Amino acid sequence: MQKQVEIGSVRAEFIEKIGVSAQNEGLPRIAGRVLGTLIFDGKPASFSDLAESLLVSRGSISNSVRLLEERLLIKRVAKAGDRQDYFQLADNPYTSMLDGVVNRIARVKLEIDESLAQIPDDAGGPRARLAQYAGFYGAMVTGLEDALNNLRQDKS
Amino acid sequence: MQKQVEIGSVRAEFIEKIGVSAQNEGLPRIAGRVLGTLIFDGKPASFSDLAESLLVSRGSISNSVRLLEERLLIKRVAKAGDRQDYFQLADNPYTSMLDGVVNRIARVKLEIDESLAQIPDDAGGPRARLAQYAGFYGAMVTGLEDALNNLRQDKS
DNA sequence: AAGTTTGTTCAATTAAAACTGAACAAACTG
DNA sequence: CAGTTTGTTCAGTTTTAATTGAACAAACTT
Repeated sequence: MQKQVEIGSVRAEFIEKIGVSAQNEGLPRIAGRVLGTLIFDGKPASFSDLAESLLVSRGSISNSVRLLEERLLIKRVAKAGDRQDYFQLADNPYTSMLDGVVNRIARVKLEIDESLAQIPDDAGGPRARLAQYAGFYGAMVTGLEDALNNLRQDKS
Repeated sequence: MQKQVEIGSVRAEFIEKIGVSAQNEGLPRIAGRVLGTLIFDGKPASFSDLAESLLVSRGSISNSVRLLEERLLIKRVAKAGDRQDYFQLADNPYTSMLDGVVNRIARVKLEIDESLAQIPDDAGGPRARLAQYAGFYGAMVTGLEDALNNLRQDKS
């Protein structure tokens, strides 16, 4: 009562899903599709494989892999006898991913803290409200840092 | 050695910051600025106050407050003797905000789980990798749910 | 060295999202 | 009731982001 589905279509759907969800993380859709491909296939994919299988320009692949490398989600590897670049998931991609999420939120918190620090002493109302707002971001950071520690233990 | 800053400029900067950070949360910038205004000022603002002080059209305000109301971040209140709508922060805005974040992530996890369930039995590699990826989303959800519970205790 | 292949860059294009403002309906006012 | 104010809607515009593809440099191949 499952299983009449062939793997190719599951793969295609998965890749598209990751493409969409990447947009939530501030990555272009194509970068998400590259990541989805590498997760699903689990083996190095060449630069032109990616361009062809995703039906996008080489420029887009170049841009996407740059973004994914910067975030330490994928790494570039060499393949003997082929001078193309190959790409595969980085070593602890999910740790890096979560790290990125935490940093993004922490940065917002810092900005709020900055505003907070600039509020004149006599403006108690705004100060209290911004402090509460900053506290909210702090709670998110703490929760995600806990998740990050858990993740680090099983080396994801 | 702080404090040579006047409150108006701190306010303006804060509002713009929230406007920018709103884009991370899938809200349009103007909605973020509305939220920032309500957080900073801490008192009900009228519909046209918002349009004028943010220098945007009434259509934009209408759209923004709708989005913010849907997410339970702000509420519409009446003011005696004025037939305009007024808006102020909802009761536990940060709890709602975090709830929204958790749900968004949980929804992605569900999509991955769906793909996972459709993978044929013989495809052990993809299954394991998708499971790990789903686990990563699960860890985020758990971490944020903890944060949510903490937040609920001090009623933010 | 001449010719390929490869990946990057960036100007131009396309696509997506945000925003405006005029038209409208509903609720009010005198 | 005629006129006003108020908030919503949505078609059109503007703005922003993503994507393409041609030009290029670097590394390889014969």
